[in-house]
Amino acid sequence: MKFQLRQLEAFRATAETGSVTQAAKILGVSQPAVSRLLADFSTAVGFDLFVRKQGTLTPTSEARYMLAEVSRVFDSLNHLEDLRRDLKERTGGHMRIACLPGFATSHLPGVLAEFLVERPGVTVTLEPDRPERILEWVMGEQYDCGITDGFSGHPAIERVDIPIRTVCILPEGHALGRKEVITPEDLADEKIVHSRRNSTFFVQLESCFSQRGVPFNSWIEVRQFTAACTFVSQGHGASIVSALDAAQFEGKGLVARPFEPDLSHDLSILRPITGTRPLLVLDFIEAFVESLQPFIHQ
Amino acid sequence: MKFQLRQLEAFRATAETGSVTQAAKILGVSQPAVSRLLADFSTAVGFDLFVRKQGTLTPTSEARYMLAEVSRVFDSLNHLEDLRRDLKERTGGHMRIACLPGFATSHLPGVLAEFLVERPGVTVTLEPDRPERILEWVMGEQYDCGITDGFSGHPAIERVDIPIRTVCILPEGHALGRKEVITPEDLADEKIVHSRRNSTFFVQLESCFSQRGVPFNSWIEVRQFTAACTFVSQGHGASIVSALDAAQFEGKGLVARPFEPDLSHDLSILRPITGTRPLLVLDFIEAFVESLQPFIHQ
DNA sequence: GCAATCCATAACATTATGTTATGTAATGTG
DNA sequence: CACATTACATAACATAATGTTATGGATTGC
Repeated sequence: MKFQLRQLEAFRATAETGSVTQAAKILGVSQPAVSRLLADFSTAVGFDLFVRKQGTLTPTSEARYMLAEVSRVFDSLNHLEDLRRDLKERTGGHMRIACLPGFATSHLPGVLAEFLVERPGVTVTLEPDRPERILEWVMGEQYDCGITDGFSGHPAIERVDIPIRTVCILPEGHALGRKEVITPEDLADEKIVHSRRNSTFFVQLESCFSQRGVPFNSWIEVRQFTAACTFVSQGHGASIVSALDAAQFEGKGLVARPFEPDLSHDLSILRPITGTRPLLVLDFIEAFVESLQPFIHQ
Repeated sequence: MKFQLRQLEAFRATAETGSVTQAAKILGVSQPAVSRLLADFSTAVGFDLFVRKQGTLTPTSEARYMLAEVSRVFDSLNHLEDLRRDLKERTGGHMRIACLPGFATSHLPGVLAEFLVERPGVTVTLEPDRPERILEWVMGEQYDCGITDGFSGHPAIERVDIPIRTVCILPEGHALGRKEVITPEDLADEKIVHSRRNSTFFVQLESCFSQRGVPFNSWIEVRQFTAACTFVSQGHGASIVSALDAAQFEGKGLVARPFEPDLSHDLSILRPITGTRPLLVLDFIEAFVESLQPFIHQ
């Protein structure tokens, strides 16, 4: 048989109150409406649910068995409503984020924690990995979004690019620390810790030096700006890194100064073109982008 | 929000097939009917459930979360339908039967077993006790029905009386075993095992003897006919018991012969006047009465 | 004995869900 | 590349479920 929710509501209210009149009040309809719903329901189930005794209705024992099961139906509907509300208010669900390794231990956790505190029903998978893997996962929709850098584009990916300011970092107490702005000329005699040679950022940086006829003293190539920061904070070399990473090391063995010319390091937030647009994930991306405002390159 | 089952059905069918047209076929309605139900549902929940891609609908991630919970709703409705069917076909439910102690170990278990084999969803509480307790429990609706004897009536109880034939039982090989019918005169020199002196049946039995001027040689008073049967089957005395109990001992150390005058022993099936009339219990009572037909006193 | 209360039913109204018809967009095929 | 086919959305109308008020019968309370 095909149940009608309204009939189940009328049945439950009547069985629990022992009164059609009370049930009508609870359901916000007239008494004859409940009477009709009950009669229709009894016909549909194929047996009596109530007997009339001393003017009022008494549930049959069959009705009592049904009531327990009907209550479970409403329990499951209540769970559905809870989920609906969580989804509508974006306070529930799961999102999978792939990011560069440095992100999993620096700026991102703080942003995520703040985001999640306001959304008790939300859970997250945060997976650090190489840019190639991030791209692969996002394209295959194994992850809802990826946070990477140096992204050159892909037809299956939609992106949000965020140009992050870069700064020159020097060991604390370094003579150049007295200058307000560092130029390539200033670094002519310094050993440079820099990102991968084939990265977009590196090409731009080296170009600055060569355009000005200043030698670029390559010392150590690193994969992550955080590694460069670690070297410099231990008193070795100089580096041009994103202000985001530098901020994590502020007051920890290094100083940061604006670098001229003013380069930006492009972060990219990736989303698959295919697949859906989970509102929750869009909310998170917005929050993440907002958290980067202090580091935005003008 | 207030869910509509039909909308949930349309949603689930569409999410599972990926097609409004397929969902319409599954639900047995036209395609625009499903389209409308989905639109109404999406408006009601407050977020998009499907996106149109390459001409067909793709569930959003919110929809996928909802689908799991909607499936649970339908699971609970399926359980409700199973219960409804069991109750309608009286193949499910629970009944509580109070009976005289002898019944719990004799005729009744066989009848119950046969009744329950055909009704896998039915469970039973079978509680043996004294007639006074049986009456009390049934009146208080702690038990659905009681099987007792010598019941003199009560305003709060409705009853079905079943007169059971009685027979004279003698140890196997007894000289009187050669007779077709036993009379009080035949028992003038026999020790009699009999029921409680204050029971209706005993009064009737003793009256038979005294009316004929035959001495009644009282030997042992017992509470249950089964106890009397046990004594006689071990070669001691004679007794007049219900044919029901005697049948259990047939070929086990005793023989049974009709007793003249023809007395009956009244069993009573009790039901509370108040409370409901569980169809299952009424079915059982009918089956039980039917099982007693071979022992009915004409 | 009458008033109040509870429930069932009738007649009519409203809303949810159904239909057919039609339009738009995307895909497949010759 | 043009046309046929398929999928989905919307309009207009029809049907069924659920709502209303009015009313009657039965029971209870004063």
